[in-house]
Amino acid sequence: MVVSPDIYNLHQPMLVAVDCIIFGFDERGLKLLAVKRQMDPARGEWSLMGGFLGGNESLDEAAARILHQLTGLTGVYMDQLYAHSHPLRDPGARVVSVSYYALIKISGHNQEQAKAHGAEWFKISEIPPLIFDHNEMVEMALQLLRRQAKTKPVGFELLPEKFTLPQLQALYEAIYQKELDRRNFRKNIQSMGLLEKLAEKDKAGSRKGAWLYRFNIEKYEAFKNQGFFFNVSV
Amino acid sequence: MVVSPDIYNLHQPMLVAVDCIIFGFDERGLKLLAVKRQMDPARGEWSLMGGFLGGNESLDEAAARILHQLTGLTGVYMDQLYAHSHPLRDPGARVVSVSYYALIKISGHNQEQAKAHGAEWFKISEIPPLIFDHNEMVEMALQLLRRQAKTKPVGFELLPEKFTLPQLQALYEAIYQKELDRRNFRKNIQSMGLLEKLAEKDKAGSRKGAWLYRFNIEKYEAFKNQGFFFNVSV
DNA sequence: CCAAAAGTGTTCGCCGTACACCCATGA
DNA sequence: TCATGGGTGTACGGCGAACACTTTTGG
Repeated sequence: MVVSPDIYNLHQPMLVAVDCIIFGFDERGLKLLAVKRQMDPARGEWSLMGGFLGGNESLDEAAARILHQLTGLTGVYMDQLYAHSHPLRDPGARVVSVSYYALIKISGHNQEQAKAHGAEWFKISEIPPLIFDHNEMVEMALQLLRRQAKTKPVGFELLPEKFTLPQLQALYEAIYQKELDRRNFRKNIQSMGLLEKLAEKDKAGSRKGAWLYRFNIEKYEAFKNQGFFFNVSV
Repeated sequence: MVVSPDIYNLHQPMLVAVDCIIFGFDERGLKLLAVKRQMDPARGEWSLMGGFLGGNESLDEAAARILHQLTGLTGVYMDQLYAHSHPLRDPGARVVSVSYYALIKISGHNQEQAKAHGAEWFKISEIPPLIFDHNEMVEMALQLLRRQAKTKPVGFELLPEKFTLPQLQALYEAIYQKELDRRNFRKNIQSMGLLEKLAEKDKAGSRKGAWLYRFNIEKYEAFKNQGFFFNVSV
């Protein structure tokens, strides 16, 4: 494929992996999707979904491929997080792993496919010990999520298409582990003009029922490109 | 060194590189340190200082080693930026490069050593075309610098030990490419209690002379760990 | 009729922002 | 003495934060 000048040959090639920190959200809170590892070493332990970078793909492509393998989803919101490189981090070989974080709608993914990989959702507060440095990766991903929740409309990625304001507020409360004032929250969110009120109510959460909303996708895209400030104070 | 279960052998190892985006600051503005590349391909073109990740080091260690090779400095402020992975990004081989950004005091580095590597400082606004995807890396590093300047006392890393408030303000103006109000700037900075006024003036910039300050290192460390908000509005 | 969650406005204090004049000095 | 950059205080507006009562409806 390419010339390989001598200088390149003096150095040690190594495996490059991608690990995905997959977050979801439902009525019971913010959750992480982990899998039972199906290879040695550490077979049978809990792990992030991962894989190796192929010779003809970028890391973004690899991350999307790996997420798709597990969930059947495409076009998911993903961000590169960090390159983890301790020489002994993977006892099986010298592997540099680049972590990606993904936000998915729990209800939208292919559950059989996930189950076939031994995947399970864990509440953020109840994440089991994971292999290697995967718990660290999750911790970093949570920090990034908290940062991004202030400047990007992450709710768009984690909630179903139609959602209620109490749900949206619960999402922010789960991300920040902090109760928010209902009136201030509504004022802030609604002042952005991102939400469209629908003519339906969701009666699942209460007798009275809460109005359903959806995001206005054009405004969302405009915000995403122009930089952005999501007005939720924490 | 380690067992290599079969699964690992099915995947293609590749080179992992580190490239350093080195920023400095002097009276003429914010600057980038670039080198004339001394190997094929692209020998003789401008490039970031880089090198390959060794078998027994982490990326942080490699970045520190590479920075030290060029500048003689140790203990420098560095942050991992991004893993660049387009399959064809380096025409010499399949190389994933992890970029690091570094903030150094221009006056403190070993200038002969830098010259021996063909290094030169470029004003941020006059950066020449660099090899591969290095210009992109610089662009990302600038964005990170701008983000961090709001939440971390980056001035501490870029200014000499003793500096004046006009210098500090010029640094922020260079980072944000925006003029700041002198009175508001001073109020904000001084309200943080990070600065110690010295009994000397610097007469280099004006006839009247400006008071010299230094950072209070204990308060700086406390801030750095506890999270932080540098009150400069942009 | 009552429990449980949804919905709604106002007040206050602080912080960010705008703005203009005097000071010290070397040439 | 004057040109140049350094140093200082105040007033206003808007935003974040705190806070309590009414509405709906299924059981």
